[in-house]
Amino acid sequence: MGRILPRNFYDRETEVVARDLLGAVLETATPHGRTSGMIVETEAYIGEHDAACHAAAGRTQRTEPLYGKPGLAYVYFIYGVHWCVNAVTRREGLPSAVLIRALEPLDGVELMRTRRGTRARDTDLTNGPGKLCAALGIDGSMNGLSLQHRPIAIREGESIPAEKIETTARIGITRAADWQLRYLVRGNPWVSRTPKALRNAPPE
DNA sequence: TCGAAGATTGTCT
DNA sequence: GACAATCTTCGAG
Repeated sequence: MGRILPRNFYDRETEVVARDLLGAVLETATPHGRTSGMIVETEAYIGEHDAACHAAAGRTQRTEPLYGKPGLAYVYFIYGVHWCVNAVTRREGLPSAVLIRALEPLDGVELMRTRRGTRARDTDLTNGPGKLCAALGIDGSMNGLSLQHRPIAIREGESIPAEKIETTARIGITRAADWQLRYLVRGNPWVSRTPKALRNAPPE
């Protein structure tokens, strides 16, 4: 098992952290057991000037973790149904975070299947932010926790070569939708499917 | 295989 | 009261 990523890993530009998190291993340990997966897709959300970032609404009770120290977990509830997990970063004074969008399952696949429902196919277990939270048992109780120890942590994993990393526009947002801040491992079967809306995204 | 629409609740205007 | 960093189901092609 790789070492747990140190706090200063997160204390860099958010885009760099988002790219470097590809290949790292997210793991959770609850009374039900241990589950882990390799991160294959991320998105960067950068400060109050980023209209798609929750911090654009300013410092509120909800966004409080974004203003905390790098290396914290920011977990929020969306659409009345799903949880999504972020790693808080720091780009000099900006409330920023990296959304974990997809994982390739490693340990505890059976437990993931139990939590997700037995009908889910292997590749449907963790290929989306809401899905991976369900599979790993992540919910609001983990909001604001450190990513350096149980019940939730991120470890050093594979190093992904630059030519395998693809950059696209972010998904599922309406504001600043053309910013190229989504990072994914090209060709990995667990990456969430790209909506058609991305087709007219400007290359730069 | 693809596109459209509903679910459901916390948060902010 | 509107809307959201999503997922699932359902119907058409």
